[in-house]
Amino acid sequence: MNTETMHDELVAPPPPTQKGREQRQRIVDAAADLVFERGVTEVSLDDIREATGVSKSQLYHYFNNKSDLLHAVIECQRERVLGNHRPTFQSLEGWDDLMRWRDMIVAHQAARSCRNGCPLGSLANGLAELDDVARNQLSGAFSSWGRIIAEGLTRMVKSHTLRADADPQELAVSVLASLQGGLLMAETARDTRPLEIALDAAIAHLKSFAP
Amino acid sequence: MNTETMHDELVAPPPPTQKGREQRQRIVDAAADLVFERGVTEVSLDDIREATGVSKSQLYHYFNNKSDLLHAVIECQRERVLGNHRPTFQSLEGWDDLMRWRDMIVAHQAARSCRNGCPLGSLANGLAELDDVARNQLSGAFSSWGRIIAEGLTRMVKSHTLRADADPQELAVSVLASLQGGLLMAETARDTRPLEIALDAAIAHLKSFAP
DNA sequence: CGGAATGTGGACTGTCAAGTCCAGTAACTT
DNA sequence: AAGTTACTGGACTTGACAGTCCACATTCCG
Repeated sequence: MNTETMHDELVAPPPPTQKGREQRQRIVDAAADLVFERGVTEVSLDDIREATGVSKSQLYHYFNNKSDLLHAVIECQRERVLGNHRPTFQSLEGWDDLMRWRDMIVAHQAARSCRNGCPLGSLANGLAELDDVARNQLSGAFSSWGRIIAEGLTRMVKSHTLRADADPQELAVSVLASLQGGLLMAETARDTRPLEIALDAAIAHLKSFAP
Repeated sequence: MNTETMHDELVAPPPPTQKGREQRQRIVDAAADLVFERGVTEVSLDDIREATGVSKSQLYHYFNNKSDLLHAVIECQRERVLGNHRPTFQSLEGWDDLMRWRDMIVAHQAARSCRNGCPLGSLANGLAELDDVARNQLSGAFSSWGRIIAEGLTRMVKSHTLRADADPQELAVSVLASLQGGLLMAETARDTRPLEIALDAAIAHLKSFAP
């Protein structure tokens, strides 16, 4: 806890040079996988080292410390998750698209036997009270996610699939909350049923704004 | 990991005698508080020892090991949470009661500056992939919680505040999912707004089953 | 081609946590 | 009151993990 530690706040050393960036990315990717599978608190730097075949000092070469790396992991998961959902909502036309989205999520969880919930959700739960930088990152990630959903809903308003008095932003938040809650309950019960019910209810609520 | 460890599965030694039970309860209560405030993974036995003014061997006298104690903590939180929500749903008559319930939850989170989400939710997130006994306990706790809500909704069906085609069990799950998701997002954003939106949406969905 | 900057390996340290041990004290029983 | 059982204190062991250090390699550039 000397003054050196202050450097933690400098989010990361500027990107190194060339292939160093690839190495760094490989570390972040592997770390993201491990963290997702085992939970934030259950992954040690040695685990990451082992999974990437990289040595301890490399980790400290690319990252100031563990939370610095974790912040990179959050960014990584943010990109992954938003990347998964963006296509649906960028071309969202009608209810069929939403149902396909629902089915995709349910099938995805079923394929994992409901192991692990939402990558961002569990990070949020594990870090919100522990690391304020992480909390803000995750808060931002949820906002972006909500914005993506809201954009899709706005398109539905414009095409008169939703009434004009529907508030896309609020509806997006309610959908996201149902998804998060449904994922948590499905994970806990090891059963997709709660997730299905939650998503169906969220979509039914959207439908109540149909003209 | 010798054969001795097998005894972990025997949920706990039978209740000791008399005031030992009080001591045990005091430990569980303090542990539940700590775990709630800091998160499961951030509480050591020494922390609990210090908070209760009890010595190491006492902990191991009352509990086989840490997860054994954690299981007791889960039971404790289950009782606390269900105890908080049962009154509302046991005497649930109409929409006003539900709005009061919503306001109560929001006010409660606001009073804590949205620090910490649902005690059961964060336990679930932290332990689901780590401890199968805990996961089953928490799954049971969510089921009970859902049943309590469903009982209230059943009363609303009987009094024709809800239509007969409303499925109280499913609706209860959707309400619970919205609550969990809303709490998580509120905790992450340090803002009650997402929680309010999620609960309002859940109640609006219930209202769509009004006659 | 030579030397600075950048990147890499792995041994080492300090801390902290779970779980053990055993010696001691209170309480209960007849 | 004696002896058995129930409970208590805290020192100790073991292992894991974050973070440091320094010697070695590679690349880059005059």
